[in-house]
Amino acid sequence: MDKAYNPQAVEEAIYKMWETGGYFTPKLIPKEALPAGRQPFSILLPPPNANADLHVGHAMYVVEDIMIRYHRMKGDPTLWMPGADHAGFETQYVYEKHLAKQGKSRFDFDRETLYKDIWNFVHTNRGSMENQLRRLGFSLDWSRNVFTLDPSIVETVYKSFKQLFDEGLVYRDKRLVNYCTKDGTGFSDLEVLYVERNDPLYYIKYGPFTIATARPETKFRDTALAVNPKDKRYKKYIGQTLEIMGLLGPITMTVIPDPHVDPKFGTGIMKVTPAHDPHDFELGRQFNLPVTPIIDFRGKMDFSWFLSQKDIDPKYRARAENYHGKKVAIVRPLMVEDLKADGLMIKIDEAYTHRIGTCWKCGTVIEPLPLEQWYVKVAPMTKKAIEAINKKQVTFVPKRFEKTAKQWLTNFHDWNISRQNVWGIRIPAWHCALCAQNPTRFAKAIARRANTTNKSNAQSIRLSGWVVTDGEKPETCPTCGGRDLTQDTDTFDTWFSSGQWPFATLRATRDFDYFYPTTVMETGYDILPWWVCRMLMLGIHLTGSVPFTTVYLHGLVRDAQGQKMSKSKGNVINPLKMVDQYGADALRMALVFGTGAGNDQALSEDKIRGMRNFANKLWNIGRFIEMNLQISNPYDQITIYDENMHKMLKNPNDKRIISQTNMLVAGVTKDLDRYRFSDAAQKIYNFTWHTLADVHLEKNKERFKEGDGQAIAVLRHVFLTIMKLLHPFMPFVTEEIWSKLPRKTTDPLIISPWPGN
RNA sequence: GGCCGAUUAGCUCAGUUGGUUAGAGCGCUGCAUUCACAUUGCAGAAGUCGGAGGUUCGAAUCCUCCAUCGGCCACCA
Repeated sequence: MDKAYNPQAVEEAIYKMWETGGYFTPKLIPKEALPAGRQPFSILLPPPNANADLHVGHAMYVVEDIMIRYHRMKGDPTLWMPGADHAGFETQYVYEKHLAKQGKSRFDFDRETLYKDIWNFVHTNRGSMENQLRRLGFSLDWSRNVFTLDPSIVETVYKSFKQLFDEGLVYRDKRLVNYCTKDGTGFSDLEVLYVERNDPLYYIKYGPFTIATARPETKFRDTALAVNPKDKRYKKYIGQTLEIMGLLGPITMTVIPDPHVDPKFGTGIMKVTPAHDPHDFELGRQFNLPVTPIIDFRGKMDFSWFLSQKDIDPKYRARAENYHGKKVAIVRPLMVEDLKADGLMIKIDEAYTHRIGTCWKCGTVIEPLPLEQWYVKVAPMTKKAIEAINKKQVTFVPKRFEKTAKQWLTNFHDWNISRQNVWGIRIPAWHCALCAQNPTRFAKAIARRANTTNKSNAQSIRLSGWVVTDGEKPETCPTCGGRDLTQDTDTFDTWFSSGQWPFATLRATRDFDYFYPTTVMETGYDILPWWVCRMLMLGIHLTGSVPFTTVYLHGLVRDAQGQKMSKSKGNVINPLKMVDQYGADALRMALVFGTGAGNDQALSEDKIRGMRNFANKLWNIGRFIEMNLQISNPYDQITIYDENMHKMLKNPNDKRIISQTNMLVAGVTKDLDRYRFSDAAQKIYNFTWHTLADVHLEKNKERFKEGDGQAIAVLRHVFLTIMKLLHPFMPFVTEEIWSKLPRKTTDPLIISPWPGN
């Protein structure tokens, strides 16, 4: 054995040995044939983006590898399934940047070409992410590798959508969507990132009133004024229709009551713009106000409704033309000047701060815009998910996230699953041109079928000519027989498909019966609402059972000072670079050691170096044993420790270390069963270094040198036991040392039985 | 405004059924180098466990209040 452990020299070969040896693939012994106490154990790797390199956060999946390797050694049929995510919008975003570098944009291509190009782009890059997972030593069953766009996955997603549609849990509605005008797509509520911002609050004269607004540009399409019904100042105006002078001439609008209006804010009067504010939109539905947009999907002001009118005052025409087609941010100051010129600007409060929705990806201000989209009615599903949590069908580690999850599930609004992206699973819904063109005919069809049809048809009729299938294009419209059917151009929110990941993947690999529900879902707490809650609600609803029985959440990996890692700060730790430099085991151990579940952690290179030193310490204990075995006789029976030897031990040092080892085994096993990985790691570390090496080994050196067979046998037994306990944490160095020391079996460490059974 | 977390040695953090002199990693100080390992060993310094009350035979741990710092959520136009 070399003087120092050199991970670079051995890790690749060891991983290859594991992988080609088939050790990652579980043996599906029938459950009734399993030994007592053994049961299937499974984890699905949260699929990383197929197109991107791993970041250090992904290395936290080491927690999963620890559980997987532990259960594999215990003899449970153990599955860790790898996967890759097409990451719809995110990948398209990256690809568009890639196109921009070539001076192109996505609009230079037709849909099919663009999809194919992105497909190729992703598949060129995909292998690197998977190899990085191998570099980290993750014992994933690559024979079951799945991709979110695999036909079998897509098939399940189609079927689920159809089922939800048939059950009336999917519907189409035109309402305000969180729209990014730069990226050209809508988002669900979860994807809007709210940021604190300082904007002027404008006080504008509105007929007899003054209103305060941060968005003066929408005033052209105000359709009402709202006041609190309890506000004595304005109570008398409720129900009145007023003519109000605006920048483009007079507008008439009604004063409506709204208990949400805060009399203390601004002047206590709120202008209502149903087309551009979610709350106003709701008021619009309540009071039958028209939805009249003035901002288009590119974020530009659209005055065509005004300019198309006849006999417009030239002054107003000039104004409208000046604003028309310009971005909101440009028009706002122009308007402010015009308001001042007309004497309508009362005052401007520059110190106004509020929270504004931005695109989580590009930072553009999100515009609420009226758009027809597919929605999932979540209430029936979230209710079941909450019940499952209450009944402890699923438990959380740490426990506090149970409350968080329930809060999320309670507060979910209906979920917009339509995205205006190309890269994704296209929604299997077709629109009938005939039904759309001929509402009368459509209405007759409704009347004719109203009493006789099944639920499914009734639903499709309600959706004015939309036909949903489980993937195939329908030949004719079931309502009117029309043949002019066009598929929705939108794709699913990736979370809609990944929310079905547990049963979609296990069906794809035909493991559903054996491994569903999976045992543990391990991921970062930051995607609890996006992913974990969605999997719970969709999984329970669509399969009748929770998709996993334990949720373990880890925290974010931050830099040495606890700062969030970011490219701009330059404090990003590249996990692969750390693996190159210190070995995968060092990085793995550093991420687990001293880290509480669900808590963010500060990771420093010093810490990784410290764990590299620990690997070297192990190596040298191994080396010491190997050298002493050569002095005595490595194949002498007495050097093979067995349980019966315990009774024969004469030397108190040997007795003590054996007893300490047994306590260690018990402690580590208990910690692992309780998901206390840090505790287990620290126990092994301290025992190895400070009990075994510093004390036992030093005190008994003379005995080893003299070739005391019993002393050496005990030492080796203790050390090999440590190798087993530590293998889930530091698989490479333990496997390598294991291979260097003579032992009873030729099996690799990865499948050697867990001690203490 | 609501919810959740954090506050323990210079730094980063463990400390889950409340129990003897409070722990780790890194850093620091002194000594040691043909001995498995300097990616080392030995010795050591260093904490009134954020503050104030309370419960208890006993509190870093449970309760109340306060302070500071974070995170997440919410339709203040």
